[in-house]
Amino acid sequence: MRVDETTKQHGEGDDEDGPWPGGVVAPAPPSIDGPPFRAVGFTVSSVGYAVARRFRQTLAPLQLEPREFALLRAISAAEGLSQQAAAERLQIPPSRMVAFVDALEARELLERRHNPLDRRTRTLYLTPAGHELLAHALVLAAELENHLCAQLNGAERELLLDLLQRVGSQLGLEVGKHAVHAHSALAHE
Amino acid sequence: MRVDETTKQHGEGDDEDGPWPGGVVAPAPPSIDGPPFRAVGFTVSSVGYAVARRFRQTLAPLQLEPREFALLRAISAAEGLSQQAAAERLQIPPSRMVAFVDALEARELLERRHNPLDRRTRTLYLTPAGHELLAHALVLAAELENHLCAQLNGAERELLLDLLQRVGSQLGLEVGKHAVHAHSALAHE
DNA sequence: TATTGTTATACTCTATAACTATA
DNA sequence: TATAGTTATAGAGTATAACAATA
Repeated sequence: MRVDETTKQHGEGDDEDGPWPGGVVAPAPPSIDGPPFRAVGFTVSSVGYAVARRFRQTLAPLQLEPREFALLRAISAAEGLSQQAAAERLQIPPSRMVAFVDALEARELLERRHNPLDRRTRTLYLTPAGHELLAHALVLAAELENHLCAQLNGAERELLLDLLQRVGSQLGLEVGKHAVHAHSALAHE
Repeated sequence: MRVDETTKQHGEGDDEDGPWPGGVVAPAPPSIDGPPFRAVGFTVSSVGYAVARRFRQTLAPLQLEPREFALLRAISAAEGLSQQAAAERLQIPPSRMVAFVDALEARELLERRHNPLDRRTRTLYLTPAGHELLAHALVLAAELENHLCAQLNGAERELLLDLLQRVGSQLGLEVGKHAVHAHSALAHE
């Protein structure tokens, strides 16, 4: 073995609430109890991580992972898109996408169809059950959003979004615009 | 004996900026281009993830990972604490902590000492090089913080922290207070 | 020859639990 | 017997690259 360090992790999975969310790895924070504590970077990162974790828990009853949710949503928004097109949108390697689609297809939430124009590609469509589950997941997501904003009034909510976007723009993010990346969102994990 | 280190490559390369930070997996986002887009949960999660990723890149030149940074910082704040005490603070399993300490000790950034009062425990101390590297890392972290807040004035910065803490409190977080968790912070990943 | 989807292989990280040396 | 640290084993997840079918 090597030792090395360890590095990354990510994880996922598991979670529920374990300290180290499944694989969600988590690198490390800038401080333990010193100055960086009231830092914007540290705070945004911490809260964002907690939100992602909670979102995963929220979806757990549906047996759905955040990335699966993102995939169903992407297909719903553009039915008939190819597997690799979806992979590109969600920033998931094509080889990984196979397993994701396999799992959801086995549960009959979506189906692969052959594209008559190009028999190499497989187009993706949600099944009725898939639409239903997605709708349910969207309700849960909306409820979570309400819960998160319980201590904010409308103006404060908009202000928070504005401030966050300014921070995000410093990193090249264009949140609130579109473009999503399966892992950037409530992903973390 | 413990590991050989010899491997050190991982560090580098990994992430830098690859879509999937090292191993940072990333679950998934709540939406692809629909409603959840201007959602607080989605935005906080996305920005937090980006910040964590950037923090990792910021530390890369020092060959330091976020969690290693957190460990050095924890030791600095409480020199002489035991390995397992540090593990508990950072929410890292004791068995994993071994590799972390091994790596940093091999680089002579910290050292293990025996506790004369209880020879089972190993107390941790930073070496001069460790203090130096940590100081350097703190400078980089401060620079990142400034960069992130470049579009905010003092009042806006405080306001953002306040709003984020309100969201965090909905999840049981007590950011800005203390208590850190190696992975929650600029960790994510 | 290039591309889509798939499979195969190797590697990393993690957790669990055994093991040692102390107490 | 219990605890701090260590090591060993096994498993989950990913990336890389090789592969088949189609273009």
